[in-house]
Amino acid sequence: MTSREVRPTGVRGVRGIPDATVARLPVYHRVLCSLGERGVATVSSEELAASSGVNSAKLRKDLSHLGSYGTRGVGYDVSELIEHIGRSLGLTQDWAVVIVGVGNLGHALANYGGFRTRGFRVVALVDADPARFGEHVADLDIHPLADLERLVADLGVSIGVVATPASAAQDVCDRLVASGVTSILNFAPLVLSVPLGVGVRKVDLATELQILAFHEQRKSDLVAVLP
Amino acid sequence: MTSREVRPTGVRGVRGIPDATVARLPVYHRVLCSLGERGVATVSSEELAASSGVNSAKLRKDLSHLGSYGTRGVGYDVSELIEHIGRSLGLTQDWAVVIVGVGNLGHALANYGGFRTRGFRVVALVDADPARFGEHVADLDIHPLADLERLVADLGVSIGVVATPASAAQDVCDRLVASGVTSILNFAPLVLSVPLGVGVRKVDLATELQILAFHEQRKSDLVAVLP
DNA sequence: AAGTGTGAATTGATTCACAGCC
DNA sequence: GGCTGTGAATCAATTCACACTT
Repeated sequence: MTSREVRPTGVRGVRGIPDATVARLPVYHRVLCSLGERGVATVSSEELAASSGVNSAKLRKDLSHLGSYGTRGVGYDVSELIEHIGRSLGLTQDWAVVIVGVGNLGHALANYGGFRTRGFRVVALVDADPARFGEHVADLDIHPLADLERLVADLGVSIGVVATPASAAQDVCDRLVASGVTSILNFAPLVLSVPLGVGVRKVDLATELQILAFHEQRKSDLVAVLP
Repeated sequence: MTSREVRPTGVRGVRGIPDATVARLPVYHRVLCSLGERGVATVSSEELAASSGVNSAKLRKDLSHLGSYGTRGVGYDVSELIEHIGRSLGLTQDWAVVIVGVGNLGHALANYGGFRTRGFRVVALVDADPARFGEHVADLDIHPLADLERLVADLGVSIGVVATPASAAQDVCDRLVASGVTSILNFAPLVLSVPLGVGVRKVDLATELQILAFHEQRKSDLVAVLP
């Protein structure tokens, strides 16, 4: 799963939104945007919940943490709710992102359109392989690893994406942190250690498949046990 | 986060391993493998926990769900534990995987080495774009979408990876399910609906960044509030 | 009549703390 | 003496169910 263990025990920040809720807000936001594009003006908790893959009680409880933005008997105003969730998530700002490691995955990330439309701007690509310097990916040059600190400072990077092999990841992470980056998205298959106050999330493709395989296996076990 | 809502309420399968534990087992497994490669023969819960990014009480509780494989006063035998966790996760079998959608991301997934070494074998690539048929990626031909059902049946596919644009994802998912696939890893940014009994996990890159951004924002809020 | 917002109840996960074993 | 395994205690998340609003 994705790494948490980041917050000093039990503190529930200024705005007091539980972790589990924060993790679902982006989903609601996306569903709402797509409703908005289709011209839908209001939506009930039942409908929004169904499209988001949760039950309506959970949705209402989640939204209640942001404040009271629905109308009883009617539902939620789509664009108003997009606005509120977007603000809570910090989507109004634009976040500068650096991607370190431009292999297959880094390449895919650099080209991924979903970032740009959501307030994230990939401002630099960095790779250790000298053969790739100057190469052009997604309208960006690939810079040598040695430039990392300068790029972070000059471009005001606040989020670093680690898409290197496992062997390089901790070093890259340390350098990102030393340059002042305090949020890291890690695709390398190891647990990064970072000082307190730095946020890390991990996306691990093999892990996801293993979790699926576990449940898949459990299904066959069950069948094997039946009369 | 990743989609759950998959299990009929509260049922904790035959072997009774909690979800939260299952999600961490792959991490322990990976750390153990890397210890094993470095020749380490035994490890304490404290050490293993530290490398896995959890505390030792959680690790011991997690492992206790698999049975009692440690030695008091000593620790865990690395290779024995690898074996037991591997078996619990179904890593001893080999799982045939089809990847649908060979864009940047599908490409990266097809080439991702982490799968092969962990019991997953990518056996087919499928894409809707006729321009790509016959193209060769990671030692595999790209097949037309029309072949999907046949490929699943012929190659004994049990896990489908959806790496298509959102617009195509639900259709692809329906066809995977109709062909008998019961585990799906979804990279498309929407919630797939599937019949009961089909497992879905979602990896959403933009969502991960948004969660990071939320916490990042909260940090600045805090600073702004100080005297 | 329809549907939100929320206390109270429940279920699940984490942490504590220590008895038991090597 | 050191370290596992686990009940008991705590903390977090989910669900229930209904008062309240439009």
